[in-house]
Amino acid sequence: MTTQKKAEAKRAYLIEQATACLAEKGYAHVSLRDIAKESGVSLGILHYYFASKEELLLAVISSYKGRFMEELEREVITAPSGEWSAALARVLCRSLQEDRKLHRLWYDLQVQSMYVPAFGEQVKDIRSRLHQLISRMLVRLQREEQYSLTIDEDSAISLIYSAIDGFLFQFLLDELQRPEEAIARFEQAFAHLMRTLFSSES
Amino acid sequence: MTTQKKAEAKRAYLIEQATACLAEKGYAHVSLRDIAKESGVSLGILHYYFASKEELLLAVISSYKGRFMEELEREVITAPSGEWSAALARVLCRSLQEDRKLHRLWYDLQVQSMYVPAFGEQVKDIRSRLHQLISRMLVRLQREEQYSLTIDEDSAISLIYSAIDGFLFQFLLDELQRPEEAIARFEQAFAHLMRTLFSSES
DNA sequence: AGAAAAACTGGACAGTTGTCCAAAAAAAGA
DNA sequence: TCTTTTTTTGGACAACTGTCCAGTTTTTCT
Repeated sequence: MTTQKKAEAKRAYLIEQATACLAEKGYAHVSLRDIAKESGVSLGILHYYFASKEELLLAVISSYKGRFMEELEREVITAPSGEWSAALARVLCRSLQEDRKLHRLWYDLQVQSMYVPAFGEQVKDIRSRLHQLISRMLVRLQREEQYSLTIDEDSAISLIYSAIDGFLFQFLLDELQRPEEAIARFEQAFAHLMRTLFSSES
Repeated sequence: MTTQKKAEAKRAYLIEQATACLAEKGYAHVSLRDIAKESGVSLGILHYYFASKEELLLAVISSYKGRFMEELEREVITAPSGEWSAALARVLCRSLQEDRKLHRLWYDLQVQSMYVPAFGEQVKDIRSRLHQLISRMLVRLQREEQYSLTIDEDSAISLIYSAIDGFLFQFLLDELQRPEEAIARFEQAFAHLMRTLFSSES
């Protein structure tokens, strides 16, 4: 393994640990010392691999984008026609159970991006990639199921995105207060959301 | 003015200033010294009126609830039948323009409530009050316009809430990157959202 | 007026934060 | 092997944080 590869691997490892720390304690309450301790390295190392705390956090966002988006795109794009929304529901349910804290972190970082301009770019990238995903689904829907829009495509995409994203956010908030059967409620309600979104448009 | 009234007024003033500070810099980046300076008082005063930083922040959330909810309830509940969603759109548009940073703060605090249990209660209160508002609108809709639900009321409320709230959140994020005509886009898209929500259910 | 209570000040305090660096340790190349 | 480069350490540093309090000022009440 070349020395550069090794450095990149360590960088990736640190990003991973930082992500875990961040997901656990949130942007406002995490420190470089937390991350260093969690990673089992000294504080100085973090500044050796990342110029500043901000750069480390940017790397965290960027890496998160890669991981989650790839799964989402793979599952949803390759789903058989008609199984489309079911596939989406399945992926989201699994992800909400296993990576609940990562989703929470995603909303945390989105909010922070409204205060810290440097985060804005990264967050924008992820959001536009999600928009593209919805766009591709819409195109398929129109082609394979004679689905037609009553408004321009951009508005439709924004609408669908808002609804789904808002739904995830409310789920996370709800789960804190009523953890019992939260996933089951989500599954049922999400199905209805999809029906609402994709029947009135036809 | 009795001494107690005066104390309450000062308390209210400090809460107001703290809210402004918080709205400007965000939960993660605001300090008691910021708030004291902004309020034109010394640091010690904050501890005289509020036992801790947490108590001050709780008071901020609680006060926010009062202000925004009252306007929302007044405008929407008293709107003439049929003008219902238009009234809601009007209130939201105005509020998004004038109190943009307050709305941003609301999402910040919601996210923080997922990390800081003490905030959970306050946030839950506001959310359930918003749910009640939607519930009342639905009841009116069913009575005055023979509107009927295809699912149980709780699910419908959650769905509507998620959609509207998600929509506001996306608007705030969008506005950062594309400030031009953001309000106009919001107005149009919101109208369509309401149509989507309240026609497929009939 | 004087006494009691409330409001307010400025700074001390211990702890934490991000940043930085001289020097040691480890790895790589000669 | 010895030299050079890369990696790692542990701690110093100044700035900032929430908390607290001994006094001072202001207000209120008798």
